[in-house]
Amino acid sequence: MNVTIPPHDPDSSGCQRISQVLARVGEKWSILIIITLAAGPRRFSEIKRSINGISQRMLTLCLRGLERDGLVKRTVYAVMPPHVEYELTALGHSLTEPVRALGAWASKHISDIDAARKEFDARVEHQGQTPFTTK
Amino acid sequence: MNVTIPPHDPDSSGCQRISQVLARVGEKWSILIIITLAAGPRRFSEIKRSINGISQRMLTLCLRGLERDGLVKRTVYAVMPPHVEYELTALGHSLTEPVRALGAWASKHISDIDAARKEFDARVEHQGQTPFTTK
DNA sequence: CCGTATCCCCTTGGATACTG
DNA sequence: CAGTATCCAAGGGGATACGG
Repeated sequence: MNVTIPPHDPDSSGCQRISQVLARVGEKWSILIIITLAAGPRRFSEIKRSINGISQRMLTLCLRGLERDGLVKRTVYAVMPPHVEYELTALGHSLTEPVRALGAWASKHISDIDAARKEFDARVEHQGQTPFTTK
Repeated sequence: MNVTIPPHDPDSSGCQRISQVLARVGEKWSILIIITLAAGPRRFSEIKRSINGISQRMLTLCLRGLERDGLVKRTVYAVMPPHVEYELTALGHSLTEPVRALGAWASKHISDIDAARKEFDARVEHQGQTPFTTK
């Protein structure tokens, strides 16, 4: 059964732009931030606390990037002390669907991947056995 | 202090591993390689030619990574000159589904993102200050 | 043809200290 | 609290040359 083969042109401008989007999505923290905000609006330090290991700098940069792309909305309340809330825009929420699909795939196959890595590493260790799969 | 995040916990081990998978997917060239191979097996130089701008080094590295994760299968034909073919494994093919979902999302919303970027940049420049990174 | 090895730049990203 | 600014280490990634 042949799956529908979509326009395959990694070289075209279309795929290049998609690649840019994926670069943002693939950025180390972006996905985690989006997932966090998917549950509702959060303050800066709430996000920081909920994502283990992220530095202040990277949180700022990632949020700026997401805001720039129209995925996150930043709201400043002019009070003292400052109160800033971040929330997903409609666009940001729409991203959570394919992201969840990817997350579901990852959850489902993470064990396969781990097994493949172990096998690969073991095979490499035995460098005598060339992976020749002569047909 | 800690608001419960019931459905998704970015801090949990599960999401951490998913993040690893996404890191691979988000790597600059991986997606393009997978998309290329989704159309069928390809030789090394065929992949290189079909992806504009990729260096030999990065193609090798990415293919190794994908092979290690069990997403791509490498077959060497012991002939002269060497003939090596790469193809997606079943696991690799299953990845194309969520990836396509993401790609579809990107295609659909790329204009929104571009518009948001323009607006954001204009807003920033209007304030007379470069906040940080204007990539 | 299919890589591996080397050099090197440049970005990413952490740690820290400092403002409003 | 919510950032900015600065320094610095690690590694991603290009260019090139060479081996099988």
